[in-house]
Amino acid sequence: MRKKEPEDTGFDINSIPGIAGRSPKNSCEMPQALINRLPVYFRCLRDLINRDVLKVSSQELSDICGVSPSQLRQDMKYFGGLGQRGYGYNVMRLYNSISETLGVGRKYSAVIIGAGRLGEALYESRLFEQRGVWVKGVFDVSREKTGKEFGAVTVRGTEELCDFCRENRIDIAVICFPCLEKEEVTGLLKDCGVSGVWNFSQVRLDGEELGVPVENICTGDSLMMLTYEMSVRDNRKDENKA
Amino acid sequence: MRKKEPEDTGFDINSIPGIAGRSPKNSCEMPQALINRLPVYFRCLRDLINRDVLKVSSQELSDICGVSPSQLRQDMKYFGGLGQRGYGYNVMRLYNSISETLGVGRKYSAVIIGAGRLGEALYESRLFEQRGVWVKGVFDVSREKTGKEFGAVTVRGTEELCDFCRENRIDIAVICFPCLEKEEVTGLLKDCGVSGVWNFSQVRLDGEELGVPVENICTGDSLMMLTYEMSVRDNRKDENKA
DNA sequence: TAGATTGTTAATCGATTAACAATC
DNA sequence: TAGATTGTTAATCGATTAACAATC
Repeated sequence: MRKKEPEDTGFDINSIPGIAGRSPKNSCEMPQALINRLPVYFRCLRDLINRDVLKVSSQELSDICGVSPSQLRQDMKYFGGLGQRGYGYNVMRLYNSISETLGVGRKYSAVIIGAGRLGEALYESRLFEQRGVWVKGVFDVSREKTGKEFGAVTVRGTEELCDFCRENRIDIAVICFPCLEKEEVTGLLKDCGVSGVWNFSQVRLDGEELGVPVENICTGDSLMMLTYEMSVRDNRKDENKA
Repeated sequence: MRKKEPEDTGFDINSIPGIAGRSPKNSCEMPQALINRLPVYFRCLRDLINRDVLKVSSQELSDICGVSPSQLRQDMKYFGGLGQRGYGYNVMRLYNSISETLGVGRKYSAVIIGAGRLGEALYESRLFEQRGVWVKGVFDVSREKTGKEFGAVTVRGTEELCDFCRENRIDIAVICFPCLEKEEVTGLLKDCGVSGVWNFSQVRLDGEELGVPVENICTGDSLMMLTYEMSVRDNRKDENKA
């Protein structure tokens, strides 16, 4: 995990003039904390555009996004001087820059696997189109579900999944069936050639193991964070009574 | 935001013997980073219990949870000496301690508002019961949905929501309808007396504004993080080609 | 006892904040 | 020009890691 062993070389590269400071690491590498904030900036800037706002100051935008003005300006550095001193930021240019970083506009394609209530709710939501992702197919293991019409697509059996993904160059598999073992997913996706997995099942998937990026939607963890906060407040009340 | 203004008092409280170090802040106050890991520990320990594992070392548990052994031991301090040197941790005691902190066992009650596909999917999932939350009612604005049977409960109209919550001392409101303005939620929950909100709608809610803890499920943000990671890898590939 | 593993300290790393000079 | 607001530096804060003494 460590990047530098302070004792194992006799000199410090930063002490050499001309090398020091030129590229402290890779100047393009964004800190993880900023990456986690990108979707928030994306959402808030989109709202500003919908309200026809053309310019925004770090103070205003930071209020909307729930970060400090200082932090916002620190973050915006990575999008290359889109601000103007004395004026603020051009909303549209900032939005475009952040969208590009997030891969909106790359037109990724997806299939939903699992045609239950969750799969249907997702299919009908605006989630995908708003973010430049195109759902090209829906699949299910169950014979009862296959053939069913889902908006513009027909639910197919999972035995067709691999061929469909390869023929249509599908990028993302959305896991919407209640799976019990992660091997179920590994088996299903083997040979499909997708380059990303969006996982709504109860089993946490590991991107390292699958070899492609994975995002897990951990609703259970979220519910626990809620009961934690509620419990902290309840404990405080109990203490005040005693 | 700042906790301390270094220049505005003439002395440093930590320099006074007997006060310094006794309670650096509140010794019970857990760091935020640890709080965010609690649901992970909860889930992993539950899995160990289901597999009848009785003891676990910091090395083993940290592997399972995806943290470093050092970090895990640092975290476990807050649960008060549940480890034994040369042996490890008692799985059940650790699980109980973390569960209690998370508020499992407080038996919170909830209502689901919105009887669409998402609401139905949530109602039928094991999410709530596994975490000690009891769903006592389902509500919807639509006349078409009210009266429908949802497992053991009947869908009620939202006009009954407030009375129901008060009569049944409901703790949590689960927002499952596609709302466009946060005022819709504020209006609906006013006078319901719930002490927590679990929000699946597209509009982000703010706990400060509502006066109770809120957890937002931001599926859109998650999808953006996935396309970000995919895009980073695609960019790398493109560079290698060029 | 000897081996194993925790609890704890100090060092390091990364993220945030404050402040102000640069400049539109 | 004068006022406003960014870009950037240095200080601070909080989280993580390494290492080892304490002890089961």
